[in-house]
Amino acid sequence: MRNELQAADRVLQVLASFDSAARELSVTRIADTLGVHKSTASRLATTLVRRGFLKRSKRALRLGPEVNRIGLLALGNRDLTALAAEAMQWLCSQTGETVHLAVLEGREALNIGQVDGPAIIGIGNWIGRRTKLHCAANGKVLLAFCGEHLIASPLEAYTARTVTSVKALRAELAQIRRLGWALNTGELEDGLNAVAVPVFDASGHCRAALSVSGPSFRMDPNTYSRLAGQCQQAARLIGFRLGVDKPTAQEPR
Amino acid sequence: MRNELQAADRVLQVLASFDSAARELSVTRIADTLGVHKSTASRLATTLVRRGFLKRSKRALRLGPEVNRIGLLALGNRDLTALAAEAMQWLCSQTGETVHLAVLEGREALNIGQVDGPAIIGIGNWIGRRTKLHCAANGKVLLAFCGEHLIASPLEAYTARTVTSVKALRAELAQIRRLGWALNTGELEDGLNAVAVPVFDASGHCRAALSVSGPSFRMDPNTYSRLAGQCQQAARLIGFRLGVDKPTAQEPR
DNA sequence: GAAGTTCGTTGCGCATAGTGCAACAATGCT
DNA sequence: AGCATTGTTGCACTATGCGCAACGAACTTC
Repeated sequence: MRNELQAADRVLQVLASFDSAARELSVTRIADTLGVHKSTASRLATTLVRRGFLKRSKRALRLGPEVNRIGLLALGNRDLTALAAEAMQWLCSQTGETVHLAVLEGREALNIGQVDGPAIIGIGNWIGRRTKLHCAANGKVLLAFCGEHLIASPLEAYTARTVTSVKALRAELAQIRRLGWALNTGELEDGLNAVAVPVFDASGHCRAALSVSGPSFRMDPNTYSRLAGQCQQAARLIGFRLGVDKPTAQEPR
Repeated sequence: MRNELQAADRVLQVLASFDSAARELSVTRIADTLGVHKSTASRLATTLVRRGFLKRSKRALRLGPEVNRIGLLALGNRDLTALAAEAMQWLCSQTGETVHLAVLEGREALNIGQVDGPAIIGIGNWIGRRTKLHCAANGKVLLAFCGEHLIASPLEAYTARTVTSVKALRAELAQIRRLGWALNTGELEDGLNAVAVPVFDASGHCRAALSVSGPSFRMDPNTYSRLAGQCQQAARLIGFRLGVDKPTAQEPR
């Protein structure tokens, strides 16, 4: 009995036929490689393009954003951190505060990268630490951009400032999506503030959260907007590393 | 008229359903997500596993080596260099010589990364430079492991030592595959020696070549074998970054 | 710029591949 | 050990995927 689905197998063969020597393929070349009619190859290509696995470049076909996305997903967190390292260094040099990169793991935020600021009073080493989503800036970014279905009730209070109402949290998440950044003011620990933004991959999915954090006597309301802007610039740089196309006309400086 | 192939589209939907919150999926979950019968989901999964796009982990399915491979292909050379940076630094500290990472571009080797040794007499900046494959150690590795079909006749002589016979080159490539490393002794430039090894990705394809190079008065025949071994260690580390599974029992120290 | 060539797309009819069902096997839980 | 759940596979049926042919688009040559 056949377990192999012919048409299904063929799109995978198309993807598998890309390599270092063949980064662009034509419909005709795909037909030759697979031994099918060019009309079949054209339909296979159209299906791949529609799902984002290929993109058209003039008459050639190239690997598309969805391949970037799942390719990065298949890589480990250390690889994501390596790709983000340069931008995180830049963000730290710009802000003078501790920079973190966090990813979603189950229903928690996992800190996978950290760059320490110059100040003696800063943040201890958080790499490998998990935090609940609702009480960290990075966590709120992941909730806002990866899906509110990840909210885990009941919401535990860490300080007097922790948001424990699901309704209030949802309202805050909607605001985060509007602003494009999240704020944490002493909700995880008294005196600890943070600003965080999403890092999007080539398919527009939120792949990580990037944050700057520090003590509230350095990070006060006057600094939030500037820090958010700097985080967004760094997140955009990381996004380029993750395969996001550069919109040349829109790229802000 | 339908351009979309239903079965083809379904395997792509399976791949697309992986995300940060869902790095493992079951056959039942896939059936639910796609709205198909579990027998259909089982066959889709089997097709994806067979082509290396998924792998089985107990009863769960995870993204497989072929996704790593094409994912990295979709990323740029700067990303590959970022992933290799740590291992290249290590190799440089071990050997004291200049380290290069090169990839195949068309029928040439493109140098995409470099770490400089401490000696004043070393190698100038080669990042962005292309070399013909037959006369560089990295190039010979790419010929040996990416396919001899890439040999471009006639073979240009750069020095008196350059191999210009295709037959002799093929014999040397066979030896390189046996040894697992390539040597260049003044074939590109008089007095310039290099040792290079392949870097394999998760699907076992040669993704890049890693080399150590220096002047012949420091890199002489007594050093080749040791340098090759060190390059192979570094290449293995890069391979792990590219998603190669660690064979725990076989991993040499 | 026109003509010719090649590549890619799309409607159509036909044959087969893909589907769900049912039964069974494998795995996990209590 | 027994039960529940998940996953696999043979089978029959039908809906899909296929190649063909014709046409449009893009590229090359003169």
